[in-house]
Amino acid sequence: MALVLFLLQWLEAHFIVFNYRLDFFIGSIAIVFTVLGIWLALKLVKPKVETRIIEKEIYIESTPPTAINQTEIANLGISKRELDVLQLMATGLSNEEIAEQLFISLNTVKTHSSNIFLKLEVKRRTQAVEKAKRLNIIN
Amino acid sequence: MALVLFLLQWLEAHFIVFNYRLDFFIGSIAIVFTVLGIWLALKLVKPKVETRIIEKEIYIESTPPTAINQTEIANLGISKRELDVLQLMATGLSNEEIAEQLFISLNTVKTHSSNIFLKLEVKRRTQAVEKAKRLNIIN
DNA sequence: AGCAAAATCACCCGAAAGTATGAAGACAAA
DNA sequence: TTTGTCTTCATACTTTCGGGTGATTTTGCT
Repeated sequence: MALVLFLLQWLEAHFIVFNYRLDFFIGSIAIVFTVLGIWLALKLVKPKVETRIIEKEIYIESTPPTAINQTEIANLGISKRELDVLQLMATGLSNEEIAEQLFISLNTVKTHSSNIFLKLEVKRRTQAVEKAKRLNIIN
Repeated sequence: MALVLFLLQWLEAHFIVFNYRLDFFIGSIAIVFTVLGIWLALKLVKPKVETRIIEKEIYIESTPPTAINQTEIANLGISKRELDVLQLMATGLSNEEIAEQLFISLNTVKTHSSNIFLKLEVKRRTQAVEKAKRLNIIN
């Protein structure tokens, strides 16, 4: 602002020189301040950012020698007992049968399977088994 | 530009009125064109494009080229439609969702799955999927 | 055309699965 | 010791599955 005021003073002081060329003078003012405006805008306004999201498809071959993916299990936060249930689930056993196998109650199996579904982000046991096999959580 | 020139003409035509207030006049010009500059900058500057690449993992069924066992399907007497249901069942869909996929009613899906269980000699859908995959009826 | 298998759908009912919530003991880590 | 996770179990409720039965329509084949 101080700079601008000084500039105005200077321009006025030299006005007589340019008096016979008022058009040119005003045009200069206009151009100078247009440039100033542009500069201000560019300098002070946050740059527009247009985010363009590109999904890059990465094909992952599930390891042929079907090694159980311990990392994935840890990532998903699946506990030992939940893994037990998941394993039996994959063989097609009912919750009741799983309970008998593991010597725990039906309710406990239900709790475990609910937690499994949450962690695997699925809705049904069939999906859980499908995803678990795909991720090599079970074999 | 034409607009700007016209504006200048108009301003000059009214110059006498503002003559005794040159400071004010110049200041006005300055402000107007500063604003014009700002507007131009905001309007014309291309937004920065920020490209964000998101890696989307796609898992590939790396199961060896196990050919689907048509003989087994025939032996078990599984029909085309039943195979359709079985296939969708293996992806973890509910009967309701299968019905939507195949444009048939829920009851029909139930009938098909019941028949599948009979022919595969299993009690549950999870077992059906497990056995079907084992027999290479589906992939 | 006529028959048989396949496909479609409906209704009922019980079983199984799944959700929500709460709670208590075990055990390891902070 | 406290904190947090895991495991266990329960109760109540909703949803989905599966079995049984019967019926109509389509379709393929002779």
